Amino acid sequence: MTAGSLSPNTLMILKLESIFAFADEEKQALQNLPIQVTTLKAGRDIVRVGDRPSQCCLIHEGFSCVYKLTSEGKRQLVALHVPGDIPDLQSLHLKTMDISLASISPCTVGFIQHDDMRCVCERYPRLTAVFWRETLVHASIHREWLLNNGQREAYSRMAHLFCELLIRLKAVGLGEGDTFDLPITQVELADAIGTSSVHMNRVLQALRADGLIQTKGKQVIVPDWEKLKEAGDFDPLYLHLEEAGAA
Amino acid sequence: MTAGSLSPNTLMILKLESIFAFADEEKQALQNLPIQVTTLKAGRDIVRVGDRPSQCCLIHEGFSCVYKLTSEGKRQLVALHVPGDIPDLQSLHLKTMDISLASISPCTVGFIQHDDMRCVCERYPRLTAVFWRETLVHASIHREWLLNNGQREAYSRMAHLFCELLIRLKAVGLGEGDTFDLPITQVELADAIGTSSVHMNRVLQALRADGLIQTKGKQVIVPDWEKLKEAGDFDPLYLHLEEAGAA
DNA sequence: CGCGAGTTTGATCACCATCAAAGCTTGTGG
DNA sequence: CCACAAGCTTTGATGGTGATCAAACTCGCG
Repeated sequence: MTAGSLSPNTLMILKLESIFAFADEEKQALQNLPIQVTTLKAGRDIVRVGDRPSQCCLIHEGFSCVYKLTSEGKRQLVALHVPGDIPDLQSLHLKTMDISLASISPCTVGFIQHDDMRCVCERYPRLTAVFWRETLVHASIHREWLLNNGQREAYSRMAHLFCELLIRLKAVGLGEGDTFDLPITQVELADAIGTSSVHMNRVLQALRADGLIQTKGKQVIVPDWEKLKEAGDFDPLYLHLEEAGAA
Repeated sequence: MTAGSLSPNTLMILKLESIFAFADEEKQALQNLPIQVTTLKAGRDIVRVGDRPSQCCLIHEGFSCVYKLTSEGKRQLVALHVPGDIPDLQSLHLKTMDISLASISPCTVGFIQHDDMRCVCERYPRLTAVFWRETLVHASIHREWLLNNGQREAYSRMAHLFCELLIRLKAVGLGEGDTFDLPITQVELADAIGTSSVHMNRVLQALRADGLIQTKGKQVIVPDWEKLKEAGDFDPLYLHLEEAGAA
């Protein structure tokens, strides 16, 4: 199931559709949004702290992350994105970026001009609600990460993150059964979880030893979903995937 | 400067005005929003995980927090609110609450029906943008907390939080010069920062010993703003307080 | 085949959690 | 107005999770 052949906003629409019943013309309007497509190597900044972009970014293929740095140079990933996400939709209303956005794996991304977004929202107010909701779900994920990184130990945190990624990937049709691709280094996982990369390595070994995950190259296999869920103290409520559509 | 005599949405409007130039009728519409006012003792839940509220909450006086629990009962505060904040504006589009909202100090709060919010937003689309922006700023604060709690040590984290609170309170006209009221226990600060309360106590002693803060009962005094800022590695950009209004 | 990025391992140490108990404050009722 | 109780703050001691440093190993890739 590669996304190569699809239009760059297909997955976004797919995802939004699962929680919202579009009218035909609303869907048309989304599909007709002018999008400038680009491919990126891994590890490239897309937007940086302090920038004032005039467009926002749509992940079509690959993984990206949002990160922040302390003045000492320590890095925290504050979000991970899967295809279908719009990582910097916030830039529509917050002029100057408080975060940096970067590709984690090779990516194909689409850029949508803010002006075009505003036009669509103006003409179809229900789309405003859908996009607003998208940013609210990201905020909800931030909150869960705060709980995760603040109150669970590294082993559990990592289990939790695997759960989240599996669910989010399956929600956009990526990941087969109990398997998904995760083209991300241990250093990046460590930065997301808030541990050192050395410790992250040991945590991953422990998770493998306990049979919670298996890895084959960039692939992650979850042999026992219930066990992983329990280890990660995972409840998918915060992803808001199964709610009735917003009015 | 007590807020007792003011209408319950005054501070909210004040805050929004500082980043957005309302038209007269827009401001009128906000001022005419029906609000049901209530007073609360400290430590009361306002909304709980799993609820499906039909209204949202506006803090008029006092402090509130958003928290989440692990299944082991560990608590993480994921947000603190000052007067003028709308802590659960998200409930307008995310039906079931992924968080609990509680008063930290005695509070007076106002409740606005979702339906009324939707009416106002429908009639004045620019207000939609303002409210949307409000939720985006809260998300930005979440991200900074992720960085703070994940990459700084407790001493620095706490300094950072003091900086944030001073700025946010001054933005709504609370706090005189270098002083502000902070009716919150060390246990709650610990839950926000992600440390034990014992360690929080020692951190506060260290901050006092180093002259970064003084405390008199519930009052916090910041004798040397620059030093506190440096200790907390604080940059107010993420609060988005000084931007040109959203179009 | 060799380079560089990423992973793995070992050893030491610091920050902070945890447990336990004693002082302190604040509000409430007698 | 005082006394008591409950919640909050403070202190001490011990131990664990995870940071840090250093170096070897693996693997994909040009």
